[in-house]
Amino acid sequence: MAVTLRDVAELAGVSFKTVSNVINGYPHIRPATREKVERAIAELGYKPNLSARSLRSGRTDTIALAVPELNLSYFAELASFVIAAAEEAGLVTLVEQTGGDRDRELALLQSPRLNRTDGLILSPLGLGQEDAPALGGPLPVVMLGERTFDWPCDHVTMRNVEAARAATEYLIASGRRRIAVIGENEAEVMGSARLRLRGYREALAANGIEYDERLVARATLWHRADGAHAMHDLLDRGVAFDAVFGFNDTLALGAMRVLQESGLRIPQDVAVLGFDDLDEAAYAIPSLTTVDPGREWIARTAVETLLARIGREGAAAEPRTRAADFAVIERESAPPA
Amino acid sequence: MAVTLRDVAELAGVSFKTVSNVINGYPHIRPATREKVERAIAELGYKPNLSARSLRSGRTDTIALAVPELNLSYFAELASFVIAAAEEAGLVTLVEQTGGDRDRELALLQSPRLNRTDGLILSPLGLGQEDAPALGGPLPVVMLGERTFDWPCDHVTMRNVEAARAATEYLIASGRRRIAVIGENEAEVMGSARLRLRGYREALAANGIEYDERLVARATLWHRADGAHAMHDLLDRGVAFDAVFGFNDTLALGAMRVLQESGLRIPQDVAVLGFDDLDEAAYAIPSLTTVDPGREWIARTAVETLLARIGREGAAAEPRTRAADFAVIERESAPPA
DNA sequence: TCCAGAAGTTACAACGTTGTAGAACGAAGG
DNA sequence: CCTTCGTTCTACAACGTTGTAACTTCTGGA
Repeated sequence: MAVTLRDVAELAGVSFKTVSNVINGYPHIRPATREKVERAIAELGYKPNLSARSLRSGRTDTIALAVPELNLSYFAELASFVIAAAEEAGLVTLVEQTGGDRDRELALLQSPRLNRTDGLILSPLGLGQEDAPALGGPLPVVMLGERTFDWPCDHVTMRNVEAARAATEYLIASGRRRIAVIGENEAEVMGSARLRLRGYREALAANGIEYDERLVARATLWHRADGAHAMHDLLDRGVAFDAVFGFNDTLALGAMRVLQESGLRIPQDVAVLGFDDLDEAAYAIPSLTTVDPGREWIARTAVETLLARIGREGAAAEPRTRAADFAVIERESAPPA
Repeated sequence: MAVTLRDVAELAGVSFKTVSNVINGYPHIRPATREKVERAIAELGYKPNLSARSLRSGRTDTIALAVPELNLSYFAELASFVIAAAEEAGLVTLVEQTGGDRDRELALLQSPRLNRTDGLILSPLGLGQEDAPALGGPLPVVMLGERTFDWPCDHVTMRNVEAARAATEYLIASGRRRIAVIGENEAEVMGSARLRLRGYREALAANGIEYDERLVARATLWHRADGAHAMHDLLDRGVAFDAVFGFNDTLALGAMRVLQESGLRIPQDVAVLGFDDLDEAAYAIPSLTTVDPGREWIARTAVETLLARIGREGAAAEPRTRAADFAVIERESAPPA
């Protein structure tokens, strides 16, 4: 059925190993031979069987990317960058959705699927310190997200704490004092929610503002609906606030919707600030002031780091952590001071 | 390094083929033997080498999904559904981005990458009738999008024309007469833009409203920025309109932003209607009236169709086209009559 | 008791590729 | 003219799995 090296070899009148050598760029081949072979390849439309190649060589030229959900814009945009960066490096990307569930994340790490893969870029939500052994396998793993645990793998992270602190200080500098936050999730041992909350508290402390628990609204998932729901909670509770910091843009946008429905003006009555700088943040009404966490850099760096780890010599190197630069993007929902 | 069938067989004290038989559910195996083998598998943590399995069996249990860009919310949500449906069927999904570019779509179809795949779900933008031969290969392909060409493969589609017509008629029924559209793209031979435009024109014709070219705004890409840009165009041109039909939600949301900036009230001055029913449509201010094209059904059906085609007997069957049901989702940006 | 057939297990041969080792060839040096 | 050495090509043996076919071992019926 399919054309193999042997078929090409026969047509070109050489041994099939010579064809293999041509394909793999083996240097000692006469130009005439190479040309004969290439002509035969073109004529037959030969395509190497990648399963056979992987079996023999151990390389798959495939990476896996595991994110909680692809329909969260943040992860969609991240995936888009990762796939593009992988493609540039000649790799294809297998996308898995974990739902942010620890069991599914663990199952994935054990899964035979991954042996058709050279490495994994994982954006974990559920894993904890006790899962370190699961990461000790032979498969190179690059974690996205703060190095909150001592895992034996590379990390590429955003500066959650610093960025949340900077965002909060930005609000404080613009004169806000009662700053609500949306997105806290105590179930997460040490995920973004915890870190961003910490940054928020640091900023308050540094500015002599007391931390008020009533201003903290929970949201286990970070969809729009969760942001809307959390904002309803805040309003129902009747606590006064003059700003809202959503732990991601989606939450902030959902919250903004509810604020406007209830007649509050943004930013006059309440300033709103998000986190992620999604495409849609710029087009919301009002446009959303937010934190650009350096998504593209993170994606490119993750692929690069994984690639380095895959290379023979990289396997032994010490785990490395690299953090992206962030920036507060000033827009209408929270104008600068 | 890795554990193989042989290692398991040795520990269990059987031939390695018996282990293979256990794994593949071969029926004639004594319970005692099966148990011995399973214990050995568990003890050694054996995982089958999927490359070897593919090489031998020809199956890869992997499908490819190719979309223009994953950071367009529509495709992100679609991909999310496809990956989930594939996962349920025990398949992993390889995601490719084509940029909607004909050359890249063609290159993908020729690519050896796909031979590590059992089939492809393709959301094409650039391909035309002349590319039919490229689809005649041995790889099963399911096309997403209207069957506008006579391609030798299955199609799973949304009812672009009917849905656009229904959407336009919805606007007409609510009293609008000067309905602008955003998203036309004459470069596309027969893509969604053309089809939705046709539905729009059919609705106008059916209601005795004359088609006015000045109400048509182009947008080659369908990002937010393109919708904003197109709306600027319309406003600059100075044509009067009392409604806007964006060919997708993203365009509509971008347009809505510009409308509001320029002081027009939605829906009092201008009604806005989108297409796709993205998550964000419900949380925009005002919430966006839109068309739900049946994305989840499309994703599930695409996987199902591909699976049927992959099965031995399915290969010969006639190409099939299946269309999703749609619905106009009434929200604030364009209230019902 | 023997035989037929089913149940349970195994041996062998692929699948298509690449790594290793070495053979054949030609050119250069003695 | 023979040797040596680099260049160019080839033969062989894996990689880990599954399909085929055959070989044992049981079971039940005559």
